[in-house]
Amino acid sequence: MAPTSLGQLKPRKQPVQDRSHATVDAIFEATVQVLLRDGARKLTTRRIAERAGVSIGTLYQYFPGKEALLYALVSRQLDLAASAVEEACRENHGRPINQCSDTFVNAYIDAKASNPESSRALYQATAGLDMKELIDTAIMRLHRAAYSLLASSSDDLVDDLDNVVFSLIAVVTGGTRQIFEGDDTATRLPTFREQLARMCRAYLNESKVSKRV
Amino acid sequence: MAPTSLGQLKPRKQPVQDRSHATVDAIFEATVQVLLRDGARKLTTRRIAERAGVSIGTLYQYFPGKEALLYALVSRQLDLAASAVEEACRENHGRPINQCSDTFVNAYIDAKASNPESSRALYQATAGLDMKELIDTAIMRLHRAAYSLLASSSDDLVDDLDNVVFSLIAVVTGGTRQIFEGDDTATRLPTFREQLARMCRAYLNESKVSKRV
DNA sequence: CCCAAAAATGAACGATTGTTCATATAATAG
DNA sequence: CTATTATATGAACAATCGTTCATTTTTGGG
Repeated sequence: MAPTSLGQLKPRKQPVQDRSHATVDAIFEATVQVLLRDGARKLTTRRIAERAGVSIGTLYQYFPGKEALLYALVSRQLDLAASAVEEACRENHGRPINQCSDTFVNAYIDAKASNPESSRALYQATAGLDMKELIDTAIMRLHRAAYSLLASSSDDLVDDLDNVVFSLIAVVTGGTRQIFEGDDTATRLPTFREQLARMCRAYLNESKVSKRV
Repeated sequence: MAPTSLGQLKPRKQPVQDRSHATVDAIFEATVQVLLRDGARKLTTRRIAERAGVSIGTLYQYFPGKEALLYALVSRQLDLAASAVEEACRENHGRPINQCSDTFVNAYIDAKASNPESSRALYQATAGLDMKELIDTAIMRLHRAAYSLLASSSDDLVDDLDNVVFSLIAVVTGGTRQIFEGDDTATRLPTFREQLARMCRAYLNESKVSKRV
């Protein structure tokens, strides 16, 4: 969990009054909006503060810098998505392989689709910054959750399950990203979800012990 | 600034001497290196010129601005990859579905893997800039190539082939991106390629007319 | 060798960046 | 109420940004 210098990246002040919570939320929300409207290149602390309706000084009372703000935003979102997937996987242990597959695919897409704007913004925010540790941590959580789910399945899977899960996650997260970064997300997401579910089921069924000589 | 005016984004001067070609190449190469080493946030025209071993003035004799430089770089790379995939698809018309699938997957990954550093840099470069048109064009080329390839297959496919191809491309491009943006690309790419190929084959075989009632 | 064209240079400019800090306002406890 | 802490403000700063352009150096044909 500990990045290089976590002390520099944590919030400067912890809120004790209600209004400061509201301020922090407004800053996060403004960051997402600026990211969506102006893009990562024009994402400045001034613009964020302006859209949030607070002064630039206020922003710097809660975050030691711009990087820390983005770091906190991304961290929050990734944790939310990972937790949702973990819970869904936990609740579906021991089911047939097809159901396990659908569980993972749908849980991940649901998590992203629950706030499409934030998801879009997130992809922009991670660019150009060193969010690798954060992303790696989230992916590891997905990996553990999916591995555990599939290993618990009532169907037997191949022994190189690690590679299967690794590829599955790359495809699900990467494919979903393409949809969210492309046009007509709302229109195309249902179709993609269905096709991705079919694809993952077919792949995992192909990976059963019984299918491999 | 007007991002959509294409005239502003084209090279300012066309090279007539050899050394100027070398200069342009050096600038492109330097852009990739800065992108990889310092990230998109620290990608400045000064830094690019410095690493290319030219003055800042020289950079602005070939490109009207930073955006135009990135636009040209991304455009070149996307065109290269799309052309490679198109050619491979053309050469494999009329084959069985499994071979068509492998053709597309391997052609795309080969194109990206032929210069992993450029591919990595490309993903960073597209962030925060308005490269949507460029990317859409490239994806449309991939779509046409894959559609034509699969439609020509000796096996019959479902009638909603457009949706199948759309999802296939999202998964292949998105999944590959995840591998290139992650750690240990060189180590993990062969495994991912193999698993992705299996996944796409399984998916397309599931999409045959004979399998759907 | 010479000289017009091509290519390269980097000091300089205004705009904008991230960040700080002395000050002002709002909330809360006694 | 008063005193104290929490929160909010925005002018100001140094650094750096993208870009321009008058000038110099290099090139290649005559």
